[in-house]
Amino acid sequence: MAAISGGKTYHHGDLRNALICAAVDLATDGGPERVVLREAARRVGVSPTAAYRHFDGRGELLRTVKLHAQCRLADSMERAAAGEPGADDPALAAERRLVALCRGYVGFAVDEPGLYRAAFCVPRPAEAEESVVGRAAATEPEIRAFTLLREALEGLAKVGVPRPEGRTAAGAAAWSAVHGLSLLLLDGPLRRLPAQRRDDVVESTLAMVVSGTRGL
Amino acid sequence: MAAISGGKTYHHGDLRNALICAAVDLATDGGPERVVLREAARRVGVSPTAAYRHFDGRGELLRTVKLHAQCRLADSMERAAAGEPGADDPALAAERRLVALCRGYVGFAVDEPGLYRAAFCVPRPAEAEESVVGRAAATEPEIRAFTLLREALEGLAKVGVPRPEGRTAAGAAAWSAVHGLSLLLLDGPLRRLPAQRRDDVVESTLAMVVSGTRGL
DNA sequence: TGTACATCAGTGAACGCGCGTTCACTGATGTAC
DNA sequence: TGTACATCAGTGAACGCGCGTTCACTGATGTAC
Repeated sequence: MAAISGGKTYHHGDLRNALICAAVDLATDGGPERVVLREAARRVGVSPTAAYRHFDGRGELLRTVKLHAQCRLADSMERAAAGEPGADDPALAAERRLVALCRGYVGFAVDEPGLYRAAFCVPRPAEAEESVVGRAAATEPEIRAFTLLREALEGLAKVGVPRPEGRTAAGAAAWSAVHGLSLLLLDGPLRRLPAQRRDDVVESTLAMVVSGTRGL
Repeated sequence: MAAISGGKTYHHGDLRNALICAAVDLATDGGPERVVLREAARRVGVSPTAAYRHFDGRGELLRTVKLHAQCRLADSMERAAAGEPGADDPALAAERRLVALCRGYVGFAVDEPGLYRAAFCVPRPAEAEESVVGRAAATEPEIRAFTLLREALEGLAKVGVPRPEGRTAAGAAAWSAVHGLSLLLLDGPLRRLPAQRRDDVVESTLAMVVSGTRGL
C-alpha cells in the first residue's frame, strides 16, 4: 500500500521511484549506456541488492527509463505545438502544427541528448531474442511521438493535402527526417555546427518535410 | 618494410591489418560497442599486448573501423548510382542519381547494420574532450557519403532546381532523411516492418526528399 | 491493549566476468663489421 | 661468409576496475488473536 507521501518513511518509502529518478538522471547526462544499476542504487544511498526488490534487473530499469524518455519527447512536441498560433486557413494551420511538432522533436533531442538517445535505445541481444519467444512476439505500443506526427498528417489530409494511400508512409518519412536530423546534430557530423547554422539546417529540413509530404 | 605477401611470415607479417579485419568483423555483427581489443587479438591468435605494437589502444582500433565503415557506405552509394541508367533530360538524370545514392545509403544500413552504426559511432567522453585541446580542434574530414549527396544536389542545381543559398542545407536535409530512415529501420520502431512495407516507406521517403528539395 | 508471528524491504559480502592496459621478458629478424 | 649486436614484434602474467547478480541474513512493519 505504501503511503507515497514525502520524507523518510519507514524503510525507504518510495525506493522504486527514487531509483527511476536516479536512472533518468544518469541517462540525462550520458545516455542509455550510462544507466547502471549499481550507480543508481549508490545515488539513492541504498545497496545494489535493494534494487532487485523493485526491478527484475538492469534491463527492466533501463526499459523504464526508455519509456520515461519517450514521454518527455512527446511532451516537448505537444508543448511546441500548443505554442503555435492557429490560422484561418485550416490547411495552413495543419501545416503549422506539423512543423511545430517537428521543431519540438528536434528541440528535445538538442536540449536533452542523453534522454533522447535513451528513448530510442535498443535492448541487448540476448534479451531481445528470448523475449519474442517468451512474450509471444509482444507488439510494442506505438511511440506517442510518432502518433503525433501521423495525426498531424491526417489533419493535413482532411484539408486535402497528402493522398490517403501514402499517409502512413508520409508519417514515416517525416519522422525519418526529424530523427535523422536530430542524430546528425547530436552525434554526427553536424555536431559542431554553431547555433545559427543549426537553425538554418533545421528550418530547411522542416521545409523539405512540408513541401515533400505535400506531394505524397 | 614488411613484405606484405601472403602466408605465415616471420613474426606475423601483417598483424595490423589482421587486427583491423577482425575488428571489422566484430563491428559487422554487433556494432561498434562489440569492437573489443582483446577479442580481436584472440581471433587473430595473438596476445592482447601485441595489439599495442600497432595501435594506441582500443580507441584507435575503433577509429580505424569507423573509417573503414564510412568507406564501405560511400562505396555502396556509388555502386547504386553507377547502376542507374542515365536520362536525356539532365534534370531527370540528376534526380535519378540523387535517388540512387540515397537508395544505396539505406541499402547499406539495412544490409550491414553493425558496420553502419560503426560508421557513425562517437568516441567516449574523456577522449573527445581532450583531443580538442590536443589536436587544436582538428576538423574531421568530411564524410564521403555526405559529399556525394551534396554533389548530387549541385548537379540538380546546375539544371536549375534548388536555389544556391539553400544548397548546403538541402544536402543536410536529404542526409537527415536517409539517416533517420536507416536508423528507424534498424533499431527503431520500423525494425519489424516486413520487407514489402519497408520498401514502400523507403520509396516514400525518397519521394519526399526529391520533391522536398525541389522547393528549397 | 498487548503479544506472537508472518511478511516485507532492506543489508553486506561475495561470485564470476571481461575488459583495457602495463610490466618485464623473449625470441626472431636485419645490419655492421 | 660469419659473428656481435641492435631492433623489432611478439609473450604471459598481472593490475585494477566496475559491472550484474546471488546468497544468507536482519531489522522494521503490519496483522491476527
